[in-house]
Amino acid sequence: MEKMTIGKLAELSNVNSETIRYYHREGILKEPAKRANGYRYYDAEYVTKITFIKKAQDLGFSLKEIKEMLEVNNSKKVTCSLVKKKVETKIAEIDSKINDLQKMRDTLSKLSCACDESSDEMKKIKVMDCFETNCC
Amino acid sequence: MEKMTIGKLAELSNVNSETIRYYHREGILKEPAKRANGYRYYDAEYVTKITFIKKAQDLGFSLKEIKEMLEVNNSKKVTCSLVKKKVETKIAEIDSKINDLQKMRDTLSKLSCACDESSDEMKKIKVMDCFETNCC
DNA sequence: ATTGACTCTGTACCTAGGTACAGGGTTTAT
DNA sequence: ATAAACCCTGTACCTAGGTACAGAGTCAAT
Repeated sequence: MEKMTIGKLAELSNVNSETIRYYHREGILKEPAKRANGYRYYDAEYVTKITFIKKAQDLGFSLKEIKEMLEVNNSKKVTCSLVKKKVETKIAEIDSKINDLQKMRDTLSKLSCACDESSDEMKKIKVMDCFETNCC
Repeated sequence: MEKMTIGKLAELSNVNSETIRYYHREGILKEPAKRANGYRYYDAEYVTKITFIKKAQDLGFSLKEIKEMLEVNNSKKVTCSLVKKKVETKIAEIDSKINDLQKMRDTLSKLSCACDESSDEMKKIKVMDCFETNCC
């Protein structure tokens, strides 16, 4: 299995090398084994991990939350029922986010359509109203 | 129409009054008309706006992006075709986020199921793999 | 065997998004 | 009419998440 240095990993993951070192310091990414020269050498799995971190951040999760998600797989001492509980909680959060994104999407989509009709129609659709319960 | 002071607005919106003043400074929320005493008085629409800001932040949008989304409704000088273009771009971003959240959800869901079977099954499902193309 | 491009650790610095006063005025309840 | 609980502006401070050196070692190509 081919191993790479931090610079290569950074390039493949589209992040700064300093960011990777920062993740090590914060315990978000575990340090890979170092060779005699003191250099870190990474396998391809690290690209997957960093990609996950970056995507999760873009979805509004904090590094603390991301760390916890990654730990679901790592820690040996966690019981199955605990994993299940954490995972179910996270799924509920994700569903809520999907729901909110869907509402934003619907509102923007309506705005785009109203745009074809008249500026009067457009005025009726306000982006900020997308989370209104708006019950009749 | 009943107007409220900043403290009441903060309470109803679940944010700090200082946060609201910060949004004014940053131009994310426009200043309401002030009365003779110098106090800001807000109508209920501001609760909707702040709710939008907070939800959008939780979905991974920056204040800069949120400001732009809110401006789609506000600026008079923006043409319909420009609105359409901006809105369509935003919809594409939202779709991408929904897609990614769905992938995370699926992976977590599989992990939860594997949990019922065996710890061998569990080892196969890694949270971080959720964005892998994983083509057969 | 030397130059350029890497790597290391450690520390300092930066931006975004707030949060917390200080020093002063206003409002409301007693 | 006075205290508690607000509001104002302005400025300082804080946390999260990086980013950028400095000073020193390493590696790869010439």
